[in-house]
Amino acid sequence: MIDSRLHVLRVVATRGTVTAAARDLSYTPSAVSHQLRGLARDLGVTLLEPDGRGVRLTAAARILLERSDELYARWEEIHAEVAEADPEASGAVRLCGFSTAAAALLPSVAARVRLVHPQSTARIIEADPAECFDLLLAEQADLAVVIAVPGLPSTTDPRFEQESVLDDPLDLLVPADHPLAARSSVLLREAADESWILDRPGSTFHQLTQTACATAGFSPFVAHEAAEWETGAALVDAGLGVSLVPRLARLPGGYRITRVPLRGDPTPARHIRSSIRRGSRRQPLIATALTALGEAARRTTAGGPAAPSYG
Amino acid sequence: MIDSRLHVLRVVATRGTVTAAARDLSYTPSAVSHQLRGLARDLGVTLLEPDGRGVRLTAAARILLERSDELYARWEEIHAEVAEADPEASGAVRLCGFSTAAAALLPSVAARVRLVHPQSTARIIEADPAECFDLLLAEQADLAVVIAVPGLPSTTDPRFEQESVLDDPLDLLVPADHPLAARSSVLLREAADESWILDRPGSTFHQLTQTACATAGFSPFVAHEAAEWETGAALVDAGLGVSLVPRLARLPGGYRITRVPLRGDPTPARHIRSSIRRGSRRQPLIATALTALGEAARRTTAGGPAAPSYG
DNA sequence: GAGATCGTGCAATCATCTTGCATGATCGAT
DNA sequence: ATCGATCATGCAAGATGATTGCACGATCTC
Repeated sequence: MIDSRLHVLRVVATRGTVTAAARDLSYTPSAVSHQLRGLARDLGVTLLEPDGRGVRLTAAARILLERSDELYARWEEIHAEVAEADPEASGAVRLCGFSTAAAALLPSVAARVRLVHPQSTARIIEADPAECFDLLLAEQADLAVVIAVPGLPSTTDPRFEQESVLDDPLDLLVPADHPLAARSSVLLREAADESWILDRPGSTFHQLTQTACATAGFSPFVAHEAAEWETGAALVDAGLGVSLVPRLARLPGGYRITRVPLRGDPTPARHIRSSIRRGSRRQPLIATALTALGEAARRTTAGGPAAPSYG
Repeated sequence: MIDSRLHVLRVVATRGTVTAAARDLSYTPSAVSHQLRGLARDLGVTLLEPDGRGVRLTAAARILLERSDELYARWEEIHAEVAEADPEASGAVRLCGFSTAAAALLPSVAARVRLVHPQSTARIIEADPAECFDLLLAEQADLAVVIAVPGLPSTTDPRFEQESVLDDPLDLLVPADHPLAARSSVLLREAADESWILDRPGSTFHQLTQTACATAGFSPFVAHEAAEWETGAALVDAGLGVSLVPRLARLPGGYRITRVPLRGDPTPARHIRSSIRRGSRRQPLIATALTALGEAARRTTAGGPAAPSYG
């Protein structure tokens, strides 16, 4: 609704070069260059200046981006008001989230939306947290469920409205015959000397595990890398190490493994947040999805955001 | 910058039918229908409902239009801020106005803009007052100089910012040997029994003359209709009647005619207003043009808006 | 100084929108 | 009630604008 070239400019601003932005947007650098040239012409100002072999945003371009955040938010509010005024508004809501959320939370949200708004459709997109925010901005998704990890937009970012959904506690995954398997709960540092099975470096959960271990005062010895929970479970079953799994992650049966809840202060957990484009809260489909997300979170065995608790 | 389909919807709203809106926009009805269909699809709401053989806007569509006024104004403000941030902003400013303004006021405004902003261009478009507002909304003009006549958007219309520029007093045009020609000023009603030469019915100035005569307490006997000042002057010269001309209108020489200033309370005059899209006041080019317009008004022999005066 | 990376311009290609016409529906007048 | 006029919309063909692929000049790194 608002000129998409503003979004192109925004991506150029965050990525720093036209070429990188083009990659992100699935365009060619030539197309990006052309679009921004046209935008600058329409506005009558210079937006980009050559800077070495890259480009630099002018002051005018930075002001444009800063102010346009508010414009986008205002548009979302208008969209919400308009949708509220139409009793039989149809449309689609697109939910995105990291894998566990996509599996554990979003299906029931989608089902709820379909139930409340029969005219509508709900799509689920599995994506990394950072990618989720890009999807929101590109209007390719309307609601994101992400884990709080460093590098994400802050909760006060004017482009988004974010709120806590759930604290997903972490369990220690050990072989069934492991000394810690009989315990009802353990401190993370009790596993400091174990061999560890982590996700692939660079992944969200790898980072999360490292952070949790660092908080517990040690640095894990990484024996193996497993991208999927299933692989990790198999490796633990084989006695090759221990691992952390979030409570929400459902593990396949058939392995001789045990989940032992972690305790500590605070309890090691993934902080799961919802995020929407600022101003879109009142859109009927999104409002329903947010409510359903909260209910889905409350139904899980994991604790809620305010009072994380377990057994 | 903001989706042009909103403007299409707005024209449909004011004109009442898709076909009429298409005429105004120089589109085919099919194109208008398509655009609004796409807009409704993107928003997920119904915008138009069949109503007889025409269409009716839904409540959602009316809310959309109402709110979008503010969005447009906000965008103009952002545009202004961005342009201010660029010291060498280029661009074009397009000035529109009725014929006399186009001839008497706008050239010096355009010259001033070119002088202050050498990088920029200024275009002048001659258009009727009602048309001027359409040009503003369609972003085909940035500053309009119009006469206050019934049917124009009110001065509080959220889409525009309007202010008085000039009160252009009306003169009575009589043959040089007419009894009133020797007077330094006359009351309009002193010419009540004359034969009158008016502009074509439906034109702005025809309406203005009729209104002035009605205010003076008579209804003029219309002997002839002349669309151009030149034609009117020739008819007066030929002794076929009298006429009203605004002070700003320059008459060609060579006719044996006399302009006699009108007096009265209030002095019969055309109220000339400037109008811009709300929020665009601070755009450098527009700000310069507004200032230059005020100066040009002050330089005229006609009176200013606050203290209309003559001789 | 060589190689790599970057931004931009130009012609060819592709997608999207617009047009023209046909259809179904409604309103007004005879 | 019937005919003609007006209106909105769908579909295929055509036009307009955007994107691509490639080339060039400039810049940075080793």
